[in-house]
Parts: sequence; structure tokens; C-alpha cells
Amino acid sequence: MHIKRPEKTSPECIPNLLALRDSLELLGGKWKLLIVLHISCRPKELQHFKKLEKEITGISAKMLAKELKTLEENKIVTRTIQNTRPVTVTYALTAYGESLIPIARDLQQWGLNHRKIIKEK
Amino acid sequence: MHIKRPEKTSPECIPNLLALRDSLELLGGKWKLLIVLHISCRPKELQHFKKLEKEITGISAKMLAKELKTLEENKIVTRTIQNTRPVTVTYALTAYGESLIPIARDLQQWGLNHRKIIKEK
DNA sequence: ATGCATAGTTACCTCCAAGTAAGTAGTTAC
DNA sequence: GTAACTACTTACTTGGAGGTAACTATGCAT
Repeated sequence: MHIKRPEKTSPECIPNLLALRDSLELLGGKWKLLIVLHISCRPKELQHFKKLEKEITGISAKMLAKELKTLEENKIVTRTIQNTRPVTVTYALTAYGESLIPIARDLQQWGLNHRKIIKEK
Repeated sequence: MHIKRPEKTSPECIPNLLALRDSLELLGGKWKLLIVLHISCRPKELQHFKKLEKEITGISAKMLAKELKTLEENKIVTRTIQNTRPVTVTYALTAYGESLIPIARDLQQWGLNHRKIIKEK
């Protein structure tokens, strides 16, 4: 999907504030994109709550549960209760949620590069 | 620049937490990407402080100054004092700062689309 | 000397994202 | 009956992002 970039100084160039704000409000927190990326690393329906809690260093059960709930409400992940003993719950990205992967990877790559740039001070 | 996406479940797929965290810490706030996008809409060296303050609805002088300072420290924008009366200050994206434009636009586009998805509930 | 412009700064306040720690609930295993 | 597993939930707390409003500095105009 190629997005046409408006020309500089053209009237339509003035950014749509609300759209970017919406994204930042939903995704700008500390954990959501991290969670998305971690789920994306497993085949569908194979990412368990406990596994995420262990893999994502520093996250607490409370935050993970809260963030996953928000992601589910926003149709980015699905939550499936499995018939195992003890009960397990798996999380998977929706097709729509997968549209976040390139964005998250770009940000990740940018952050990786940024370390170098800043160290070169 | 095409970034190779690691295969699912491969060991290197486990996301580099720190890189994404760095990006989110720097750019995840309410204003920085908005400012970047607004500056990108003007030819180099033509974006004044007051202009940004007026264009970016809701931002205060304090926040704008603070965010611009952080962006400057991170080599994303340059600050130039102009010999006008009264003195004006212009901000411009560095070449490096421009690497954020596609990311900001993608997020913006994603937010625009997200509104539709969520309204379709 | 008062007002207006640009480009901030300073002091104070508020709220919430995020952290910590402990508890709940269902089930199995011994 | 108690320990252990998964998947949360609840109560309490705190740092800092962000908001508001007033103030500073400099120069020009009238």
C-alpha cells in the first residue's frame, strides 16, 4: 500500500491532527506495540498469556491483561479460551491487527538506528 | 529501504525490546510526531514558532518549546535564529528527521482507517 | 510610557499511566 | 487439604506528562 505524500506547502498537507492523535492515543503507550510484535512472532492461536508475560521483560500481569483488553476492543487481537487443563487463553492478531506489524517494525528499526546516531555525538 | 521481516517463531523474531522502547519513549508522547509532520509541510527554514503554535491546535507555548528542544537534542530538527525585527526563530527537519515522515504518515493513515473500523462495530 | 509583536520561561497544579503486591477462581495432582 | 498451575483482578501508590496562567526579554511604533 503506497500512500501519496502531499506536497509541501499544499493546503492538504496540513496534517490531519485527529488521525495521528487517535493513533498515538491508542498505540503511544509503553506496551501495546511491543505486545503486537510479540504475538506476531508466533503462529496463529499459539500465544498464551503466561508466555507473553514471560517474554515481554518487565510487564506485569495487570498491565498485560489491561493492554490485551484494549487491543481486543479495538479489533487488533482475538482472545480464545482453550479447552485445556488448566484452562489457557490464546491471543492472536486479527488480519487488521497485522496492519500494525510494518509500523511497529519501522519504529523498531528507527529506534535501533537512533541509538547509533545519538552515540555519535 | 525494505526491511526483512523475520519469520514467525524463528529465534531472531523475538523483538528487540529496547529498540522499540527507545522509539516509543522518544516519540510516543502527545506532540512530537505532530510537530514533525507540521514542520514537514513547509519548505526548509520557514517554520516559525508562532506559526506552529497556531497551527497545532491545543498545544501551549510551554509544550511546544519543550518538545522542540527535545527534538533538537535528538538531531531531528534544527533551530535557527533569524535577523528579523522582531527576532524570529525557524525550525526545520534535519535530513535524519525526515526519516520520521513516512512513519508519522503511516500512523496517521492507520488512525484515519481505524476510525472507520471502530465505527463499524 | 504604553501597547504590540516574537519567543520563550516559570510556578503551580492535576490526573492518569504505570508499578507493586496481594488476592481470587477454577482445576488438577499428590 | 494443600500445593501448584493458569489467568487474571483489586487495592494502593507514585512519577511525570501535560495543562494553565502569568511573567520575562527585546525591539519597534505611536
